[in-house]
Amino acid sequence: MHHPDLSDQDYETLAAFRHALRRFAAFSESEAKARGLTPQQHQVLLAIKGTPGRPALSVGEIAAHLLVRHNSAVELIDRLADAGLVMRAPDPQDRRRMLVTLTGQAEHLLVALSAAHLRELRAIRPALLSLLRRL
Amino acid sequence: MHHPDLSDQDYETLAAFRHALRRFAAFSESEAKARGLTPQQHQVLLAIKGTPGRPALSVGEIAAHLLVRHNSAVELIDRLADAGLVMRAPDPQDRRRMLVTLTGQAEHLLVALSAAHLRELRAIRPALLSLLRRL
DNA sequence: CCTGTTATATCGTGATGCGACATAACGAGT
DNA sequence: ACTCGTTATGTCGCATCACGATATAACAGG
Repeated sequence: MHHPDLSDQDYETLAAFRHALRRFAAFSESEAKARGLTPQQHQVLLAIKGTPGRPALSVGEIAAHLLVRHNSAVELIDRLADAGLVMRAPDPQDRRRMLVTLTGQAEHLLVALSAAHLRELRAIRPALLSLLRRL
Repeated sequence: MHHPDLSDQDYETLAAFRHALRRFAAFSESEAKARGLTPQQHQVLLAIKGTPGRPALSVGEIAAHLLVRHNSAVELIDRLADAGLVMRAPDPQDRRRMLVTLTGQAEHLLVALSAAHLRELRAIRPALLSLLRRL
């Protein structure tokens, strides 16, 4: 299997792109932890809030959105429920499924978190666009 | 502390952006593991290769690039050295520092890995650009 | 030489996602 | 209505990985 030419520039761009992603992930983790959330717990809340026209997601849908196994999603949701950030209710249409909804407290957290993330993303957008252009 | 208005669109875009990043991370992890590397080991190799005009990086520089503590970098490098992918040599200018260089085997791995990553990034670039535009 | 600082290395620990397994509910076919 | 295969959620023990704490060695300035 032969691979096309890769210039030093290509490696440099790839490395810089990954570094930028890591910096964003570190920013996000710091913001989440400052509010008592693990990064993945934050992503659960965002996944629910960010699904348009749906007030709730099932455990499996959350797992699919986070790209984790369902049992990992269960544990995340357990801890969020303990913290009073989500509520579980059986889906009346399919009693196997548990629908997870945000509490008011979670909505509040998400306003602050999402505003901070939007600000950060707008700040780094030029750099990301420049890197993407270079690929 | 008051936060500016956030529309449902904002949350949707943020969630979609994070989902896209996770999908890329999953792709990258899959490619790395298929070649016997952990995702972080791949990032060590890429950091060295992607630093222009430098054939080697010190342990501390690698840690800074990966945003991990130096002791974590040491462990990553230990395993890469055991696998024959990097070599350590003390910096003659400063014998506290260990300079980490890639072996030919690592260079080979990186060609294939980086080509795959470039392909994937070019494939998802339109989606990423669209999401960034929406922020 | 001291002495404070920096760079790397070692070791034990805590968190997190996973595999394996279990239970319950659905639905198609008979 | 009953079986049977499938799907959804939940439980448990384990492996991995990054970290904090600590140790050692080498530098730099006085």
